[in-house]
Amino acid sequence: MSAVTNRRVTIKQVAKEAGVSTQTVSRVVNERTDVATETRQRVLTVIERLGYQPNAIARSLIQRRSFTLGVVTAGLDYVGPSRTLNGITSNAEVLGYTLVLKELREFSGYDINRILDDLLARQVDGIIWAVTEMGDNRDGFAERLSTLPVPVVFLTMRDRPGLNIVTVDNRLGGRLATQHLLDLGHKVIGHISGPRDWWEARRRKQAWCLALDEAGLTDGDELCVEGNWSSESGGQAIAKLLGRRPDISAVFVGNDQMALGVLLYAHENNLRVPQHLAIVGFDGIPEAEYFWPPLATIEQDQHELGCVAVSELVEIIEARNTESAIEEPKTIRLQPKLIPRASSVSTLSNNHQQ
Amino acid sequence: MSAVTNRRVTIKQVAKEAGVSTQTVSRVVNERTDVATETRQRVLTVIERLGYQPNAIARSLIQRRSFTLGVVTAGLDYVGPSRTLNGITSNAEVLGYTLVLKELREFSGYDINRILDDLLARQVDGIIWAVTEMGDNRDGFAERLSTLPVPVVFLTMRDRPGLNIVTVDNRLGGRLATQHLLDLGHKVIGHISGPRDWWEARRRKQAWCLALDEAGLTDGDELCVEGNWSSESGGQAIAKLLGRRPDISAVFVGNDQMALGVLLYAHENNLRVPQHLAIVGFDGIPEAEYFWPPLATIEQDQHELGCVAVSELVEIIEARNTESAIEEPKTIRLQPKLIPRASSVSTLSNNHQQ
DNA sequence: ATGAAAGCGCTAACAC
DNA sequence: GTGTTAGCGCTTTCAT
Repeated sequence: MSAVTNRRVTIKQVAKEAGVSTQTVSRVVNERTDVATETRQRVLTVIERLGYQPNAIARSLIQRRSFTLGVVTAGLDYVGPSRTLNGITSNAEVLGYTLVLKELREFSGYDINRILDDLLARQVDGIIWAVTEMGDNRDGFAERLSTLPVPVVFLTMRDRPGLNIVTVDNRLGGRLATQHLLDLGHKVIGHISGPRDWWEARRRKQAWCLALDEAGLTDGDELCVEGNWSSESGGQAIAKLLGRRPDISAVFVGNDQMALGVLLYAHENNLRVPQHLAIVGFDGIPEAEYFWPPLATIEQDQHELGCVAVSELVEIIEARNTESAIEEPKTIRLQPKLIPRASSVSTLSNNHQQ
Repeated sequence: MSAVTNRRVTIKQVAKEAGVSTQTVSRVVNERTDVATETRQRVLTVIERLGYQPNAIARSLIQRRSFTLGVVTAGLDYVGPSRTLNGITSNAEVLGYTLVLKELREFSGYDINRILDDLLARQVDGIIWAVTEMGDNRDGFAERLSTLPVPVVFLTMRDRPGLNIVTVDNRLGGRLATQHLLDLGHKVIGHISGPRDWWEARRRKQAWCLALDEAGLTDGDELCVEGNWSSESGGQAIAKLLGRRPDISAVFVGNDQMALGVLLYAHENNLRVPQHLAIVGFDGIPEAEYFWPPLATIEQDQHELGCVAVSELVEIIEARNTESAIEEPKTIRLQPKLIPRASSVSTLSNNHQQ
């Protein structure tokens, strides 16, 4: 059934055993039609007997095509990035590509060129840059990108002409959250944002600002405190916020973890949610549904994000190969959606606060 | 600075430009000492100018060594597996190996041989099988393993002679949790287990059984209900358990998500935690600290699990290469630890629930 | 210190 | 239908 030796079986050995040329074996393996049925059968038998397995590396070398995608990620110990990777792996599998994975230790401050060179040395057919935009971690791409021999798809970053980008629409998410609270009748709505050097955090905050503006409720920066995505920072932020403005009746929190910190603060201070403080988070982590009370949130489909990125990248790769006109780079924006739950809407009496 | 063409630069072009043989370029690239300083300088200049990048694939082909590790994982959308992958990536980076990643859609029922063949075709130097043991998903390895040309390290599975295994000691974890509750004076301690076809779930349950036995508190299976790791199943399980045995005063829950479901049930039914029901979870997810009340749990270092797996695998690979005696396969067991919090010990919390 | 030749395992291109 | 030749980009071996 399978090989008995530890040395890998090559096409030559198969050819010799079957009494044909390596070419013929190659044809059989690649399911070409121009092989006599009888010959094919004989070769297949030998392949089976020796446990022959074509060497994908040798194949890549001559075909200048590895059917391999490079994936650069960061923060796999967080829910978002790992779900995205999940989407990437499943779609890559479907489309017949293997993944080479690089994880950055930090979200910024690394050497982009080293990473790219590493991936390119391995002859990947394309690259998915799945690290979220923050600080200046997109600098240095501009110069390099034009000379790259393979296409790159970026995840979660702001529009830049000439780049392929797939991202969740954070503006829309922030608007949905804020509008939801406005619709519930809240007049003083605070915001706990993620770190300001994160692009996603800024977009969510902007949307909150804008929605308040439009409702004629502008209050300046007094109503916003910056957290660092952690539950701990969420608790600290809400304390600060309520210290400043005790009249806050609702808060849009930049992610579910910080919202969890807000919930804990509320419990410890006998603040009833949502009667005294309505809360909407962001992300849609599975646990949120079981928080006490269950947390209203903006759900973003990070799995889908990864899937779409792979589809896009593969499409570009195949287009290049068939010499068809190169597509214009574009930005794809996925739509998050509001999940109302008991932390925003009192379940006992509809839309009732206080 | 970097290449101007889209065609990748080869060693030949560099050689030609520098007026030397490809040999010499190879020597320079591989930092051999037997090159005249002057020649080296000239070659380096050309390399820089053309943006030459050695083709790792061609190198692998001739060296029969890819410096690549195959990683097979499943359930990346869960915290555990993604943290483990996080550990794997970081240590692989340190040790100079690139990762080829395969994610299985299911935890069992796939074709092991297809996955292995795929990885082997890509000439990986070793494989980390990071899929947790469940059902019969370890069947089919036995026959295949002996003929594999590369070593394999398995994660999270029971002892099997002849295999390299790295795992968290679930027995110890279960014991720590149960003993903690016993020490607090509880006499009727329930258990909500993970699905019985998961090896980890069975071990945790066994440890709970054993600890009760030793304390002379055996109650048979009446005190255990099986969940499916989800928060929802945790809520259902505790309802069932308390329906059967209202005298239960403490419960050891198989993971933190299910424990969250138990907490929600407690809130909804005005059960005070830990006064009416003490709870200990398992995993140590970061959110647990901010649950209400904060959840006592057994922390397992899944990141470390991945790190150790890589170290082991690389050690085996290098040992084989230097022809030194092949090490005996062994099992490495990492120790989880108890994190007591307000869900088990009331003195840690000065607040009341509403 | 440097180069020439051979070959890793495979397939493209062309013969017959 | 099938075999022969050549070569992908690199390193190994052996000359010089």
